[in-house]
Amino acid sequence: MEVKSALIVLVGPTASGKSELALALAQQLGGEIVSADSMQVYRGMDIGTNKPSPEERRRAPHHGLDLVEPQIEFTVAMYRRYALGALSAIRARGRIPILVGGTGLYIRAVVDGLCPAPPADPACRQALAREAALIGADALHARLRQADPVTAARVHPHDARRVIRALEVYRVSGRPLSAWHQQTEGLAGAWEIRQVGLLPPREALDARINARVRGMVAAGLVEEARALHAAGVSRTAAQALGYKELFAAFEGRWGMDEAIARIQRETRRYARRQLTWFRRDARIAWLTPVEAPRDLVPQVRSLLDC
RNA sequence: GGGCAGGUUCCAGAGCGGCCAAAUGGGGCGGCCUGUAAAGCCGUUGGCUCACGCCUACAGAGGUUCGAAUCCUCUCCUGCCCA
Repeated sequence: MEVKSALIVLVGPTASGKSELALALAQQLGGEIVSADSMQVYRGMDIGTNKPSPEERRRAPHHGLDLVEPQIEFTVAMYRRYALGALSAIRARGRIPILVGGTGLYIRAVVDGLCPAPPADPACRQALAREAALIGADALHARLRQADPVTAARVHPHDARRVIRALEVYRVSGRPLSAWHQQTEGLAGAWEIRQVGLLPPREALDARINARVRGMVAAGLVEEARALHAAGVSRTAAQALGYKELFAAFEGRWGMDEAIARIQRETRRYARRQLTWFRRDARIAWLTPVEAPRDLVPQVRSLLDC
């Protein structure tokens, strides 16, 4: 029986201190960090995504950052392909990969896999959107019930995005999405996966988020956003918290103070969604963050037995 | 000092005699999530029982009425206009 290589996974909501903890861990274990963050993949989006600084990146190798220009529509599948490559390269070097991030779907795509269903088909999607507008969301969902009852049962009729994707997969491939799902393969067979999560109390987390946003503004977030706004970014990149609200301010939808208040609020909400995503995963061992995340390293090591 | 428009549940804002614990939106809280995921979607949001029901609520105090957030009177606030 061969010995599997270890993969450390570190998750948690924004501002929980996971990047800092990951860095300390990487330094002590001789690890390399693989970021699982849907927005840090974009070049030039640095302040608003709280990307590790050049100095921090020198302290340990980082992967998954600055993968594409902000004009690109990045997707989970692109991320997964990249991350799997990075993981094997790190293993080949004899080092320990530490997968760190707050994008639950990205983590899942790596750890538990992503089904091999066909990618998005813009034309098909557009056609489906038109149909939805014509016959209504409930009728579209009824069609999904015909094509793929399993998926229809778990997707709410109003969740247009998922109803359309499921129908899209069926039309393009002739197979229901739920059938594709069965071909999903995770990493558990090849890696010894150890997951740790940072679970801060809400009140403390909210306070940290508010302070962090103020810090970003002080660090030049508005200027960074203005440049991106002028250059134009993809729809996906334009969804990034911080940028989204500032873009609207540049377009006159509201003032700067309002934009900043919204960034704080939306980030708090985002953190809440992250918590509900990760919290139910029984494989994650939870830790309560402390002021200096590196102080948690011994705890993590004993928890992970490494 | 006079005139007009207003004061509604956390906020904004409908309601203008019973169908109102009160539309709708926002916010809060909870949840979902496989190719847009920092996105999208769902539920819930006075209290007690959490089943029927009961209690407390629509600035305050009176009044009209079988019945008032809704009508009348006075008081207190807010905005605008005229002095």
